[in-house]
Amino acid sequence: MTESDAKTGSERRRGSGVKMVYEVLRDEIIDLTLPPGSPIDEVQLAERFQMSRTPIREALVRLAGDGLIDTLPNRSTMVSTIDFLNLHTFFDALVLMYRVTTKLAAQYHRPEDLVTIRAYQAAFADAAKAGDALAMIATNAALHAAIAEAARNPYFLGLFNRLLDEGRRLLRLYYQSYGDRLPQQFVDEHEEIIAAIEARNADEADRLARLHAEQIVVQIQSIFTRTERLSMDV
Amino acid sequence: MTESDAKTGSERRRGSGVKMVYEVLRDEIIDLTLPPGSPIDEVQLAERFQMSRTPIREALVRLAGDGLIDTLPNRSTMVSTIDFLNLHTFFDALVLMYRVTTKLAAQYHRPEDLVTIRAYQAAFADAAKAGDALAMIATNAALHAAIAEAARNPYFLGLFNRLLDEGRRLLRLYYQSYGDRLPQQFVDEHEEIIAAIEARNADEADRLARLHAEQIVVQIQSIFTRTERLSMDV
DNA sequence: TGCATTTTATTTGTCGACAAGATTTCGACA
DNA sequence: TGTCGAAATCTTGTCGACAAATAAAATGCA
Repeated sequence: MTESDAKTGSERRRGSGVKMVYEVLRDEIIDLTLPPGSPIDEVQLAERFQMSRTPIREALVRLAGDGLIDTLPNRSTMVSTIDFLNLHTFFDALVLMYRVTTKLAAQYHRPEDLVTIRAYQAAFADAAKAGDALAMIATNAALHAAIAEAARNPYFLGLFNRLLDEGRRLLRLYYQSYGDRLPQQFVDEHEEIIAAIEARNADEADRLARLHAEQIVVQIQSIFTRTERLSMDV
Repeated sequence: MTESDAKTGSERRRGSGVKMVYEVLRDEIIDLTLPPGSPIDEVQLAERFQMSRTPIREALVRLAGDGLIDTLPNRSTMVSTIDFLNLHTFFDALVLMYRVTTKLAAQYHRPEDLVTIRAYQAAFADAAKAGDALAMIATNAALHAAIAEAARNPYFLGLFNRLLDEGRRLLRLYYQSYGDRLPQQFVDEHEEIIAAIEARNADEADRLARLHAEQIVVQIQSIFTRTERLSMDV
């Protein structure tokens, strides 16, 4: 937060400003550098990125469209809070998107998709071996996003990416508790899923994705029940 | 297009400008007043709505987020085209959202939801009886959006509303062919679905929604095969 | 001291203008 | 007459400034 993002000296290309601001803020929201509820000040961001408020505002409008920030008209704007009371709706959507993207990937994937997928799976396995929970969260999301890309359905992909972003925020909140015996199980489940996709076995891919997703949901829920006495005032 | 939307004389409230522009353009895109591929000119819109380009641009950014317009950086922006080559991805998503929102509505609806749902069903029945295809398209979307509201899942609701909007554009393209014997069948199917929701029979609601959705998809596809020799250059 | 009201200050929404990028028009030359 | 390149035009992206709406502070009054 204290360091400057200003591109001192070098001229930016026209139109790259909003994209950069959007991506930087998006990353900071997802990795909780900007925790839920953080106030978003336009002039402060304008100073930080060394540009006028106009491109800043455009980036904020896009982030609001993604549901990552909430805007109170004429009042303040802040990073979206996490609605713990309705987490089940999130889990419902997440499980279904896990299933449908995996199933469709089994049907529509192309050979080159598997290269990308396997690369993320390897990265996930490394993170699991190293016990790096933050890397596991990021690579797990990237892996499933890659599978969703192979499913070739832009509608499901859009919703799924949004859910994966929200899931990353959720897991970061409690990543301390995320290093049990389960990582190796997740690696194995990923292997099975990828094998089913490669074999173009849609039903098996669906079945495995469902088990995997429900496994993850249970894991997240157990984290919450274990830590529910801690700070829920987010 | 020729008439003016300018609120001559009356002062607009601060912040209402973007909302109004967004909603007006959204409606015009959905009902094909602005057909796919139409160029969007910011200064022209600024003149039409009697405001500066800034709020116009904000509305356009939001519309782009909804996928209703496409923006070529530093170049033109236009109403999104309809991708006929990948319609199956749209149908896949539409059927699944029909199913899941109906099923969840059976589980989570409240008594007041049924009032709204039945009101739209009555409007749909009237439109079907009158043979008003345009009204049928609009009220059918409103009915299913109301069911999705009762499902109380914001993630599914967001995707579903987007799909319903796209479906309305699709049907308007060919609404001339939409007045066969099927309307009464749709009315009956709606009745069955609503009954299943009221009975909180989730499995039956899912089954009926699936049949209903696939019925509609087949109907749309048959329209396309009948008219495929006509203008596909949209 | 406590509450209501006015005043100040902060932040957002809007505006008009300018500049960069891209398209089109025009003209030179083969 | 056709093609390439330069000038003009048009559209978008960005800027600094102003105004409205809200929040905070200060003042008056009981």
